[in-house]
Amino acid sequence: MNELLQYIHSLTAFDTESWALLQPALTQQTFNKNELLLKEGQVCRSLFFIVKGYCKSYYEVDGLVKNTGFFFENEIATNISSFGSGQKSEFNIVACELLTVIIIDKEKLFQAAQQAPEIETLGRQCIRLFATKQEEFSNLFKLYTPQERLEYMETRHPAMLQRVSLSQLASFLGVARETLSRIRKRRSHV
Amino acid sequence: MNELLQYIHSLTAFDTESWALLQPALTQQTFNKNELLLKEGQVCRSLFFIVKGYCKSYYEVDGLVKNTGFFFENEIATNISSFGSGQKSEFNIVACELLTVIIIDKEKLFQAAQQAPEIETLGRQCIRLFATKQEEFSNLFKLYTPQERLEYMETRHPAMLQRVSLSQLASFLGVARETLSRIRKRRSHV
DNA sequence: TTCATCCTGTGACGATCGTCACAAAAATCA
DNA sequence: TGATTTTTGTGACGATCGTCACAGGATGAA
Repeated sequence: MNELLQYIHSLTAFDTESWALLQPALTQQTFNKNELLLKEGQVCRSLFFIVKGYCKSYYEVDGLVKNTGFFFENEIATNISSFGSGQKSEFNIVACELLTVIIIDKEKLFQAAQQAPEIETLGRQCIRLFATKQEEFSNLFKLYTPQERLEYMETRHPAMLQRVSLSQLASFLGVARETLSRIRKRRSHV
Repeated sequence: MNELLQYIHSLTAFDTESWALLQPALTQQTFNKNELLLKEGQVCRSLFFIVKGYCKSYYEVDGLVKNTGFFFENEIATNISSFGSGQKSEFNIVACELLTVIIIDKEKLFQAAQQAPEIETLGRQCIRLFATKQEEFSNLFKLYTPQERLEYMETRHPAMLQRVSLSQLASFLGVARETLSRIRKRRSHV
């Protein structure tokens, strides 16, 4: 739980009383590789704070897997749209390795937030971080070519490149696996 | 101001006391076409609630304009990243028509939020909507081809198509203006 | 109305991409 | 270790895209 507390402190002032109030909303859990945290069609009722390992969100379109996000240690994975609106999720979240998370239950989180404005603020900050990340990756596609997108990930998110395979990354960058291969080749032969 | 109040009621329970507390944070203002609401390099200290007209966010990369978002009536335009973190904005927001907005000042909003948890909740909901919108458009690029992206906009955001020119939309969809022209042509000759 | 500006369509051409296919390399597991 | 699976590289080929160029149409201001 210590990782979560540090994460919270990095986002907002938080006293021991708020931390105590938050406890009922928290459950630690592990997922095996390829195990689903959230399944398409379900309503997302949790935030998943990642202690160890990583997971990804993906759509299945015409039987094909399309990765839309990767989430690593000290980040929160969730379907912000489903979590906020209560509507069914259109995508899945799956563990890519053995994964340890702290599950934050929505209903109990809201109950705690009513008793401590610090918790409400925390919730707002979490969503803000999430929105910022979405914005960053959304703009990748509008501003850059596939090659520039790869270079952006290499310079700005090197840790991700080291843990995610080329095939997985290709889907996330919206190009074919072979394209990333060829971009590498083109660059090395300059 | 009535439009804003309706918008707020659609997001959260809000009593007259909270509404009164919020007033000092609000200023109505108009912008002429091509006038900037937010300039690259500035820190974004406002939420812009759009009463009438529309605006867009855009980057300037190598002297070229790249549109990243369009914002219409009863939506909030802002740079969520800059607004939240206090860092300089990397993009501009500009009025595309004569624009009437209610400017919500960040500092005064936070002061009001400390006195009424309803306002804190409102802020969280606004950010949530913003994140949801970002997520939607971010996934457009990972899931669909240019033709499918255009079709998505036509079916899910027809109002936007009616108000934004093809050239402007092309930039937003991450393709050349001519490509959208040809997609239209290809479809009509089936 | 007239002029200037903006927007859209279209042809040509080279570059890049997606797909299919297969081989090599790396990782995983028994 | 050896076998199996996963991942990556690469060639071929057709489709699509970006760029450049120019023409016509729409829009708006004088």
